[in-house]
Amino acid sequence: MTAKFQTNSEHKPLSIDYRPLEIEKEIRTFWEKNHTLEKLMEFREKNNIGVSGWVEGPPTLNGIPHIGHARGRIMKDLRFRWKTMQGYFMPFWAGWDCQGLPVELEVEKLLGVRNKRELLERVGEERFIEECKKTIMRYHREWVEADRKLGIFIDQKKAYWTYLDNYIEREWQYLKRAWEQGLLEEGYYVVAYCPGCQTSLSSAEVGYEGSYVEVEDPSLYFKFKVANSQDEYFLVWTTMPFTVITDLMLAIHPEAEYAKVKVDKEKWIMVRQRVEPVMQELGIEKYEIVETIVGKSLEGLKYEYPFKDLIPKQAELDKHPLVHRVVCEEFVDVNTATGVVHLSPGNGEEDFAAAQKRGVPVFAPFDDEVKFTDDAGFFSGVFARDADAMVVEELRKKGLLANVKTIRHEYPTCWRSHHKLVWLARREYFLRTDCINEKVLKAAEKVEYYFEAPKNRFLSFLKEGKPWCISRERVWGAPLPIWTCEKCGTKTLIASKKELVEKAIEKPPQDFELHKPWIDRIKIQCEKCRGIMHREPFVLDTWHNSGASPYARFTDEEFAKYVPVDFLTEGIDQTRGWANSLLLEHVILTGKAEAPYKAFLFQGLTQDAKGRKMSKSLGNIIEVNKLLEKASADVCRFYLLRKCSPIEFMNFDVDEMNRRPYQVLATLYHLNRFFVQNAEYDGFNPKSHTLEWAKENRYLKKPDLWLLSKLQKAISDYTARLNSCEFNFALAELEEFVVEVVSRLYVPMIRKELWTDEPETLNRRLAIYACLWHVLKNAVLLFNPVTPFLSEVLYQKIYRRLDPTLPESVNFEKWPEPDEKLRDKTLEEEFEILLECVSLAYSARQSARLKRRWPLRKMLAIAPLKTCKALESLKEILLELANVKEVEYAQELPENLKAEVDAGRWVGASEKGISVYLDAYRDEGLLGEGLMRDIARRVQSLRKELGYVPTDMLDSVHIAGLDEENMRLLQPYLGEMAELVRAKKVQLHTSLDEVETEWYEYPLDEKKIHIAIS
RNA sequence: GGGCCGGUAGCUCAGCUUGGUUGGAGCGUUCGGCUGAUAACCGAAAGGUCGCCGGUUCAAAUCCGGCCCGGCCCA
Repeated sequence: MTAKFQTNSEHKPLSIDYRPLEIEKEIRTFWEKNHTLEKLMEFREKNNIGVSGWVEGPPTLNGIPHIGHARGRIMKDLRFRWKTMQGYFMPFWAGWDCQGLPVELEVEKLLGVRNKRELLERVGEERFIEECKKTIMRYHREWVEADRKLGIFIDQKKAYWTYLDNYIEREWQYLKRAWEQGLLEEGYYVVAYCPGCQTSLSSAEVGYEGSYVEVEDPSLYFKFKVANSQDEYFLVWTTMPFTVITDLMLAIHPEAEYAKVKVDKEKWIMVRQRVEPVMQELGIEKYEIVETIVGKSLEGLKYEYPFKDLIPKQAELDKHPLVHRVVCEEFVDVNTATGVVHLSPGNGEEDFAAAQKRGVPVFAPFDDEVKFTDDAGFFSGVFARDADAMVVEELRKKGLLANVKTIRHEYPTCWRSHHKLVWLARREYFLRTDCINEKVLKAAEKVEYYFEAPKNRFLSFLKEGKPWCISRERVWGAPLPIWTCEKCGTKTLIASKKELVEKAIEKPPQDFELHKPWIDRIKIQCEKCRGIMHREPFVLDTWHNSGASPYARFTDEEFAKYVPVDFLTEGIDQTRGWANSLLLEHVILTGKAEAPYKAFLFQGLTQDAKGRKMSKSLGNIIEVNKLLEKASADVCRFYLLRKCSPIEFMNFDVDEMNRRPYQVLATLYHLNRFFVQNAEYDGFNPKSHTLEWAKENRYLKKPDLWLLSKLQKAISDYTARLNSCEFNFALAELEEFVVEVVSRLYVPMIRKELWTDEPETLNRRLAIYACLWHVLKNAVLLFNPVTPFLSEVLYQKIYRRLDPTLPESVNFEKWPEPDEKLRDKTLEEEFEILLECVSLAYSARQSARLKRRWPLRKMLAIAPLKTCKALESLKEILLELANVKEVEYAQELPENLKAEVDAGRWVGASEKGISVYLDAYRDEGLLGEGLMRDIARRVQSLRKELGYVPTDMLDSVHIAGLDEENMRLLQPYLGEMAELVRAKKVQLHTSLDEVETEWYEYPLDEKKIHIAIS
């Protein structure tokens, strides 16, 4: 048998132990050499039962793939292999996100520049872009290698790249549609801005670790006089006095109770519940609440803006009917400060939104260095934060200052230059997604999310319905294709390279591409006034870039076929990212209330073993490529999917991975080896010894029928769990089937039948192989989406070798479907009872220290009639597993036995209404047989140790060291023992000198025996 | 500060929707057993204030309210 293995083929035989790393290396080569993926794609494109649309959520090429990425990619690959086996064609093609701030920052670090200005001066746009391209290519190699190691069957050759001209052109089609619908417009937007780096920061950057630090700021209480009043004032608090310069409104909470507090001759208005603490803070002891009113009633009240004399522009704005008035806003926090909030739409996001909502203009007189412009009058030329002191002084002069101190508080700073950030409104371009919010929501509600929590999170985020600022003042990005006339201000949108070249005043050079700086050099002529039009210098938000993938990565024909795609999955962090941008852009493009995906699974993020976020500073990032140099991809895949629900945060622990998950896969491996070793020895032929053959000839027995029934259940439960994305439960089902049902229960039931060469029982053995072939092959198929390497190696080296007519890779196989004809629930219930009973027998043996391999005379099962009948129907297996000679049943313990039980003659155990008693008395026959099996076990162990394979026939087995009594007991069983240990004869010796051989010593029940083999 | 998610054995997780006999599984530990497919497996033991407090109820891990801790997102 072993010889047959070795001479068979170019491939190595299955090793005795499960060595996943070797298997995976071999299978990777096998797939590459045979072009398995290409053939599979081609095959399914032509032969399918439908398409399952899909588009890759492109990883940003600014970092090395870590275990969290692996988790997501494994879920995608699971989907692909599973759907492919079900007969669908899925365009599982790669894609890469290449542009945007993350890539720029990576390159800036590499080039050692500190900010944008330095970058442009020292490096220049052209060289910078070359470096960006080099960088993404460097990371790309890492990602492809990680995919290869993980066994991700994604088509790398059909990958899309978000920076290529053809992609950008198709992305522009979204903007064109928005432009046509009036959804794309210029406007102001409040961004976090770093005065040092002179660039806006993404919200992600603001949230970076360590960006919030404790800083000192003024804590200023001041007064705004109510217009046309004698002595009424609003009391306001701020930590950023400079924002008084851009103040346009006061906000109060509509439902809260406000108080007019008499302080000296003045009345101060503030929220009722804060009167005492604020007065205490201001050190005012003499005050009196003279009136209380609900917030709402203050709405529309005009207040006197104090700096009209210093800032002419503010005096002008003051004439606006809505400026310098009180508004109601839910966001006002009545638990801090005075419950009266001054609003500067030019310096705050909520302030800005409040202004937008009401059509109040925005006053943001800042230049790129965050110095006030001439519009700020008296404050012109002063850096914003330096104006704080001036504002305080001016307020003091006007008698409006109530109190000023300094406080220490947490405030966001730039993660690179550590400057305090400033929020300010800048000129940007928007997609007016707020105008299509209803459609967007309707579209989002139709999507399947599998789990409630991420669904609610996504929907509640979408409900905010904010306009989407898509412009960025950066370099490496898809350019905004809008040109503005320098003379008349007309804007035009150009949505293709061809059109652009046609309209260019000067034709661009050969190497022209749709990026800065080249595209900025193209000027076109204004159709209205013949003036020169310049491109708006912005690039697009990188989320717009990747959100365009459903249209941009396909051709028109493919787009029609695959979009909306069936299924997507990305990390929960994509709620505001890709999931959102895909949806918004698709609704804009199609004008329909339709998402570009029918289902979206949000994954939880992956943390380290201690539950900490993986970060560079902690140094706890687990890189896929490094991990898989020493760890198995199959084990890793199984672990990532098995450990917890896909939506949960997962703590990844390498040690944990190498324990249970390894064992489960090892069990599957060894079961298959066990099967093929025995089957080949008996000349099993899967073509003729089929399940049908076995059934027709009635060779199948109850354990086989039970196993087949359990398989049907496993197939349907597993598939149902995959359908609902409960991968962890799916694999728990599969694990239980392999480890419990097949390995622990079925194999022991049939092992004895296989442990013989007798020709008259050959057909029965072949029937068992037919059953195992069917069950294990199905298990291999079910495992394929999770452990593709293991499934492929078993498929090739067992199933395809025994049946060369099988398809060339396991991936071409059909997904198993449950066969109701093979399901027998009654039989499953009977086995439940049987197994419970056997387990009780083991428990009883334990208490009387009766080894399991010692046969006993009788078992007595006390249970309800129905249970007894079930046991009787499985009597043969019961006797075998319990290792007893006979069994009797009763509903109650017979009177005459009670005394014997008390005397210890019978030992018992009971649970779930079943009691099992075993006759503990062993006569000479039982003692002898037990002894024989004790010794046989040690002989088997020695055989293995000495390197004999199971089928080798030994000449002679020698046993020495037994006392006379034991030799007498053992004598009648020597023949049976010879058969059991595959020896021609077994000889007993009284002394070691009787035969010239190498003796091995074994302990046996406090004594020693000696065994030799020849 | 707001929203969402989580807190059950040493570890990893079920159970909670629909309250009900002593709250489960796997891993780990200890003792014993079994094993010619298996780095497996079986039996037993140790190990739990089911985050805390209160409420509803004959009865709460489960339903309700409040609080504490951790995580994420948003301010």
